[in-house]
Amino acid sequence: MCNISIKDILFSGQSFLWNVHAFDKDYYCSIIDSSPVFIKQLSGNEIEINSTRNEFYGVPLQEFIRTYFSLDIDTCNVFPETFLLSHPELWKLLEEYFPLRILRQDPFETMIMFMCAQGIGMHLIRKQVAMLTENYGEAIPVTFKGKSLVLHNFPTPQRLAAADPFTLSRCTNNNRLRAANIISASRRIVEGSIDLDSLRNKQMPLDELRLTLSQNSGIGFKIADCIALFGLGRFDAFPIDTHVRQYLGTWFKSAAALRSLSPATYLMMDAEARTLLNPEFAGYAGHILFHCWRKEIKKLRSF
DNA sequence: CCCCAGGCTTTTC
DNA sequence: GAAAAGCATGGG
Repeated sequence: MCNISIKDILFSGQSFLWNVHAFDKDYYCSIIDSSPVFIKQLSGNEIEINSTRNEFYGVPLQEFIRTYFSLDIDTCNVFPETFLLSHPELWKLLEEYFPLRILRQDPFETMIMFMCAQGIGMHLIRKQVAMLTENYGEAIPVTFKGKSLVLHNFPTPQRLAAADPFTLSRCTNNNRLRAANIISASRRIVEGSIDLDSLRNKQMPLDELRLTLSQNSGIGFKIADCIALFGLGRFDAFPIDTHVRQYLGTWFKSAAALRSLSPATYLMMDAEARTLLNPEFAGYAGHILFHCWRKEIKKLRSF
């Protein structure tokens, strides 16, 4: 399936819902569609999928996995051929990261996860998401490899919508505004004033999708693009955070990346990226660049 | 002590 | 309009 470790895919900062299995460190585990899924890296390029179910969301397991790991995408098309000619040295550094996969995750879970990701390190984001699931998610008893433990579903919109802001803020790094924003967005999901399924319509222009999502308090351009890329399968969405801004400046000599960050400069960098990358897969390529930048240049090993 | 972390909102010029 | 401050905590 991949020349890259499954850990790089699950822990590259696109999901905060996968964890090392509490009783067997060889397995990664997450609750998907209310059931546990276990994944183990085998020798070579093989992975072992362990689940008691043969369907998820009404889709046969193999087909679901194929979609979830975006195995339908030919990663050879992610970077344009001109990229090799214009950036040969960078291409060498990137090559081993080409097999990285973008996960097609649940849009609501993605929205809440990335609303937790504002100006703090990934370990704190992971901590917030874990606390949200433990405190507001449904308990799910799991038995695996002879061991039993209680995991938690991701909280439903209804549950988060009904939460008390101060209580919830314990799960959002004690940030009350973030807690209030998460509750507010969850309420809008319940009411139907945000319809994430309708935003899956690929006909909707990216600008319109980004503006729609960023209407919600607590969601700016960057988080809107993360929701689009990781939760709505919009591989053209290109989230620009502090790391992306850094590599745009360093690797691509972006002038906009050197200016102070604002909505205007965000859109300038977005436009620049689309001239460097295949616009259809700008975000897909962007995540490969992001992960490579963090590991190879910033030397970040633990997420 | 400082600055930086997958930013956004609010305030101030 | 753009720029700065405030939010919150952990790690280097």
